[in-house]
Amino acid sequence: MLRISKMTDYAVVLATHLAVSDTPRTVRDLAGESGIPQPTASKVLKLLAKSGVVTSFRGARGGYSLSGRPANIPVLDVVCAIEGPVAVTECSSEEASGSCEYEGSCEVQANWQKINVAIQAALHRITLADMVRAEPSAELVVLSRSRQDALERQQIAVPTARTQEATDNDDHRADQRISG
Amino acid sequence: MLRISKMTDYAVVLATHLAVSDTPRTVRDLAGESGIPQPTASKVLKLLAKSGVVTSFRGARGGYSLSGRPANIPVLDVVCAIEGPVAVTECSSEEASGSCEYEGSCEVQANWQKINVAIQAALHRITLADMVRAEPSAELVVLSRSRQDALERQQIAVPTARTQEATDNDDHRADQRISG
DNA sequence: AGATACAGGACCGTTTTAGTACAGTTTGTG
DNA sequence: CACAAACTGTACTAAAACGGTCCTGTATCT
Repeated sequence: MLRISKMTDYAVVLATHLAVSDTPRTVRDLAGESGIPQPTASKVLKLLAKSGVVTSFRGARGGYSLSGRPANIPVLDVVCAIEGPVAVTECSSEEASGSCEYEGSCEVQANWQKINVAIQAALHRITLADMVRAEPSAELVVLSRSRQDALERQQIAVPTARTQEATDNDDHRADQRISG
Repeated sequence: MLRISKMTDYAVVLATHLAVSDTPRTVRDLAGESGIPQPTASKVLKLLAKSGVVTSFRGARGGYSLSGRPANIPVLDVVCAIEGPVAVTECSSEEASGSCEYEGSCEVQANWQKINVAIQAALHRITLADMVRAEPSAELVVLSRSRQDALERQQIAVPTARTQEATDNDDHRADQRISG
């Protein structure tokens, strides 16, 4: 869920590489050591520079360096640099006139903002400094609980024990694959 | 940033509609009152049923109803029902062999999980019951601060006052449009 | 039996994404 | 000064994902 684009992933990788050296690095170096194709790395770094996360130095002996201390740069900035400031739902981005006169839908839309805030807060707390120290936490399996909840819900569903054919999804989705 | 697909948006809308009535509703009804095209609504509801968020009743007088109390169904379940359990980064989904032998990248990848957990925790806290009561909170503007942080960072960047041409992005991205 | 309604795919046009390429500009160096 | 090294900006393309529709099958109620 909540797919973050590959470009954004690259951006975090590149920013992390910049975080561990204080002299400017060239695109070629960064691309080489991160395994990201050079033109693509260039594109990503250009975006990062445009939004001020990194600073660019042109000309011979130029390159990119972080615009600040890694501990002061939240991952949110990196993400926003690539994906733009668009919100989670579409109708919250434009004037949202016309299509959203269904009040039932739009009261939901108002609450998407709550979710939006929560997610962005989470991304704001984590900084690039946190990203460099790799600590593979073991409590990641928590994620897959939600699936289990769904199954437990099956038992206590509506009292009328009618068909309940939704129970047939035994484990053809056991590829939870979070532990990565 | 973090675009949630329109399908997922639909799913939350539909689930919210189901949350306010305890008798099963047909696709036609739900589609009609939510403004979602009927075939699309059907597709979404099928997915929700498959992952157990809603329960389906076939045949005449059939329909869909929530599989549990709205307060017990986190939005995370709805989102996962549509988008699947894939993680934020791509290389954390497969076995991630082969492409990820760059240790610099992969230590970052390990930390993406941290972000993943944070986001999913946020989505887990909010339930369908929260989505029903529409309370347009006014403190949403917090989001756009991150942009401002970036600008402030420009001032204190690397001490060597070289080119700093990244400062030229005055406000051609002032369309922060979060207030919705 | 017939109408109602969900299930499960197949299908298709459009948009987005990822990646590449190229011409231009800035800056250090010989 | 000329050249090379690097970034800047824009345009372009192939592939994948997304949004949406439709059709056939099956279950259930009347």
